[in-house]
Amino acid sequence: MKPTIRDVAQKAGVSVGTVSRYLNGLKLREHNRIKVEKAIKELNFKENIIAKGLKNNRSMTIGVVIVSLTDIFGTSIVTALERTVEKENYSIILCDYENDLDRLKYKLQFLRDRSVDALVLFPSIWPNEITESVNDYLRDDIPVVVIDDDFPTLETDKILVDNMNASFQAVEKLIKMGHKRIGIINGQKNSYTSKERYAGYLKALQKYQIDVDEDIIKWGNYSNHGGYSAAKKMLLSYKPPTAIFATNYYMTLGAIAAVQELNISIPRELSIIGFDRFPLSEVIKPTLTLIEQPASRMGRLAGQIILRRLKGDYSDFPIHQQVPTKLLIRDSISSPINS
Amino acid sequence: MKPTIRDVAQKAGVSVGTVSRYLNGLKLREHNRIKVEKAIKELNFKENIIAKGLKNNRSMTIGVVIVSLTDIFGTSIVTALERTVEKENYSIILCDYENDLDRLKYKLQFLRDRSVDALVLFPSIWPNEITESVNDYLRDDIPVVVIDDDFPTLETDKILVDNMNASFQAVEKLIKMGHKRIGIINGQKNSYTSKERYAGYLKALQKYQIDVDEDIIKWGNYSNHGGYSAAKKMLLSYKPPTAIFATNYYMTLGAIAAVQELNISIPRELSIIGFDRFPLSEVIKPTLTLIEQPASRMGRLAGQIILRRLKGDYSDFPIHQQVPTKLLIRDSISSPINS
DNA sequence: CATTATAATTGAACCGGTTCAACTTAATTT
DNA sequence: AAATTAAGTTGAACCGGTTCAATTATAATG
Repeated sequence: MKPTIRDVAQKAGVSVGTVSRYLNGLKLREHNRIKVEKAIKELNFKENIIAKGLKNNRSMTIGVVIVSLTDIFGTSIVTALERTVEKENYSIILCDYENDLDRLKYKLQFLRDRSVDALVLFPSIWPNEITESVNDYLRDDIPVVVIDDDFPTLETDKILVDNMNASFQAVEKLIKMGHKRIGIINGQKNSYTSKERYAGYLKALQKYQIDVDEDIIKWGNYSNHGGYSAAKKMLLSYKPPTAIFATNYYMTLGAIAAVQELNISIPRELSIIGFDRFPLSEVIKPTLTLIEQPASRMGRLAGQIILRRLKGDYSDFPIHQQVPTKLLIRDSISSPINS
Repeated sequence: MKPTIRDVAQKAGVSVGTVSRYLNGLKLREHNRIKVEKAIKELNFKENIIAKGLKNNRSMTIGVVIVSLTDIFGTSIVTALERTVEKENYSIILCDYENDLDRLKYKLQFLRDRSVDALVLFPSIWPNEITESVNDYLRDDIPVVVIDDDFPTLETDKILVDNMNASFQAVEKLIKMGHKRIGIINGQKNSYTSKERYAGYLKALQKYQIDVDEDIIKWGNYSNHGGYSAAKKMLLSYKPPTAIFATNYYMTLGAIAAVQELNISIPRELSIIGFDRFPLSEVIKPTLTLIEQPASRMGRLAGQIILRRLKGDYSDFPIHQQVPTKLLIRDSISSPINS
């Protein structure tokens, strides 16, 4: 049905090899080039990516494993990533695993079975077993880029957010506004980003010689509900914080829900700083102060690294690129009442 | 490097044909089956989906064309769709086009070049030229499922939301609460969903014999900014509405932004009903009354239809399945002051 | 102009599966 | 037990590209 390279060759009166050369951008003799181009146009020939992939063992797809499609940080990165790799004709197979490790394992296998040419991972806390699956990719020389996680046992390219500084800046800002009792809602205790963000918090307190109080340090599991209950516990304690710093998107939403429910006024009674810029953050009142991660830039970087690796360029391997964040100061913070 | 079907055949002492039969679930003689299974396990053989696809002209991928990855309605559908088709080993290539028609056209071509086995579309207003591209798929017997749009010129399966009723219910609810001056923020004037939602609005007004006032009927282009400026115009007019109905996610956000900015109190001074359930809708205060579209169900349905078509079952073609919406009544509506 | 160097072309073999006509083996009938 | 029927097996050819050793055309050199 569809014309093949052989049809083109016949129509143009050249060999399949010549047509193949043309398609791959190699030089043809002028008169052959013209004939081939004419034949391609006349037959409306389109090359078959699958057939192509069979021989040179390329699927022209990149597997992306993301936690959830509803996480704005992740999807923003994926959008930019896609824009970058589509230029070289790669497409993205997007998988979310919703923190279900069985599903994650299944998906890693699934992508491998489909011979993706590269892998981009948004990890959370992954057990050894999973790390081992990822290692299988590396053993087959399939480039892997890890987004914002450490994975010391895997030698991959990484794009890291400067979490420590991000956190430090947010907390320092609150301190400079006069807050002395600043609560933090962290993710899982053993996740890389969580530890970094927590470290930044501690660093800021230390610098300004503020005591650390375990009562206002909560671990919210990076989930909506975790943020909600952490905030609620803090705010209902006998000595509530005057400011809260929530360290990801979901927990920020959860914390706001708790605050709303308790009818606490922001920023008069409580200052709040969140994580990740999301559309509504500018719409709700008061507008939220938050840390913006450079998602588009990260996606673009990831794409560029992958394209380079896929061309065989490992000259700068492994890249551990750190990107800065930005503290967007808006209306949800102010000096505490008693200061 | 990787073992092929030939390696398995050799190790098992049977022909490639026999191994192929095994892999495709056909019957083998007991002793052969055992030998083949053993060889597969010992060699850790995995079949090559690409090679398979070359012969039977299948890529095992489904192209999904969505407006934006940040639209919660779309991504929820895609999530459910993916869960459904992954069971039969299909994966999804997700493309967003951000209302850029050139990009959309490019993406439709891109997916075709990759020989996707099926196509799922989230249309908006598409010119003929694009419809023509979609028609190319149909001509090649590639199943196409259209989500929530009409496309009368294309004979495809469709999953439609009962937009008219959704809208009718929302407006009726407001009327029953005593509102007589209800503004609506519609999408593009010529989009299918927009027209349906508008029709539901008119129907409700008509039923309760409320005059239609063009001043509080706005066309907000389904965009954040459109919703914002539409709301602002209405609310600043000399005779503002007592209730506003925004007919999609983005415009709902925009409208809220406008309301917040004008310091109008919800629901005391203004009742508001939005579209699409999103995480923050329960968090912001007051909680938003809105119309929830059954995204997961729609995704599942789309997946099921596609799987059926891919198996060659066209017995119920074309399906035009209509799904109901749900009006989630929460705190953003109340009776108007003057009633 | 013959010779050499260079560039482009050719086409069979290959990538890893599927398919199917021809064949072998097992099961059933007579 | 032979004949018939049914079930499984075989392996070459094929899917639509790429590759490369051999070949031919062109350009450069003496």
